[in-house]
Amino acid sequence: MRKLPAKLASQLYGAAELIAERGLDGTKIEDIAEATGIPKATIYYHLDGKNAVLEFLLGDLLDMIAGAVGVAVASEENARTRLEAAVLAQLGVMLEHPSLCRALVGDLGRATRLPELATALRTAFYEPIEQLLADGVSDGSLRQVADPGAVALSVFGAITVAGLSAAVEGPSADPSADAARFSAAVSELVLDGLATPGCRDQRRREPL
Amino acid sequence: MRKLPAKLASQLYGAAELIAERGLDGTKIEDIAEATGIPKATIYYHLDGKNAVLEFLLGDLLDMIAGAVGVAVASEENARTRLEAAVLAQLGVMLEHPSLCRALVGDLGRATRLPELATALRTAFYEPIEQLLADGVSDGSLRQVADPGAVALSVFGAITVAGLSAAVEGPSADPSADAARFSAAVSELVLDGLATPGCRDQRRREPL
DNA sequence: TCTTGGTTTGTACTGGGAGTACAACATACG
DNA sequence: CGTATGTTGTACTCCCAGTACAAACCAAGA
Repeated sequence: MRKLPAKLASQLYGAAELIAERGLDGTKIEDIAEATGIPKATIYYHLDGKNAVLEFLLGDLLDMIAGAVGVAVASEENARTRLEAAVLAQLGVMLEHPSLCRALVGDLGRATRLPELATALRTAFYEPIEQLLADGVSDGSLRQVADPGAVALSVFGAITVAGLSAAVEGPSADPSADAARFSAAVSELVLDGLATPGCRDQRRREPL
Repeated sequence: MRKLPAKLASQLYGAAELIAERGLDGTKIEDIAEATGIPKATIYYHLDGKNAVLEFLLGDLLDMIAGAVGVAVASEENARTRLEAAVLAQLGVMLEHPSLCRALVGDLGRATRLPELATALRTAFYEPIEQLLADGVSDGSLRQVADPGAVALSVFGAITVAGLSAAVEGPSADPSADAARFSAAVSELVLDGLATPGCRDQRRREPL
């Protein structure tokens, strides 16, 4: 059941939009069958039911994110720069696959209740951030904060919510441009904060 | 149907834990009936089904948050200070009602698909932040950023994810202490950012 | 070619649970 | 008392996930 022939896998993506739109509950297996062209009996031959469909789709999304973020994080730069790269990478993948993201928000509850997905979620989203913040303290490119765990969580939230809601707004004409835009905003927030500085001059201050 | 007698309303809260635990799908109406002591027929007499139960519970949570944040935001302080107060207020309510929060994450999809809740969600969580950021630019207590919408979204994400995941970790012995802790972390991030400063001395820097 | 073992698919069935119908009963208020 | 409004048990209906199964189908050997 874990092997799922490539052809079927690709067909299954046809169900993403549907699930994103109506949620998994609002989607009958028959609908999925029709949308993907895979007959119900075949679906059940390979998969353990509806949840498994979601699990497959989201598992893929999470792998892509974990992968992209992994590369971004692996460079030789200092942690601050790698953090910016990670933000961009995560948002890039998310905006590239808006309907998977919508499916994820829509069925977050189910997702977190599927053990395999829950850990995938954690490793894709949260852990790289946590690591990066720790690295930053070591290499001096990021501040030491009082409660690293809570801050990492917030950073994770800042990035992810931006991505999710961008995805929910419907697909854009130019995902990678959007990703760059959002990523700039998130990095600006996460790195510089919002308080008026007094000094703090090493970063841009657009005329408008 | 919108009136729902006070007694029943209070009994209904008995279902929150259940729904938080298993998700709305995993919870049969009969279970809710048993947990709350309200017989199924009575539930259906007042409410339009399962979704309405969730709608009622979450609507209440959202009202509480909107209320608390509303007071926090209404003070005479500058926007930066009010932002800190808003963060504390939101986290305070969330940690006070962990099972409602868990129900919210768990059935986020459904919640966003219930039109009434979707807007309540927006007004409770997002709009106050957005307003505050704008105020801060006017009164000079917060920086002007390149993309205020995207930044507001991220701030919203930073706060909310911190609160939700604190709630998911299970209820704490002292919610308001936790709220203070998380709120400090979130404010630190949102106001000061993580980049190492060079200057920026008007804020605490704990020895460790 | 025939055999064997995995896939693919249609069709029919089962079971569980949401929601409904309704009748009997309670309570209140005129 | 009588009418209206809530309360509750019981007995349905209906929808849909999941299962069973048998009939094709499609290799790949021998």
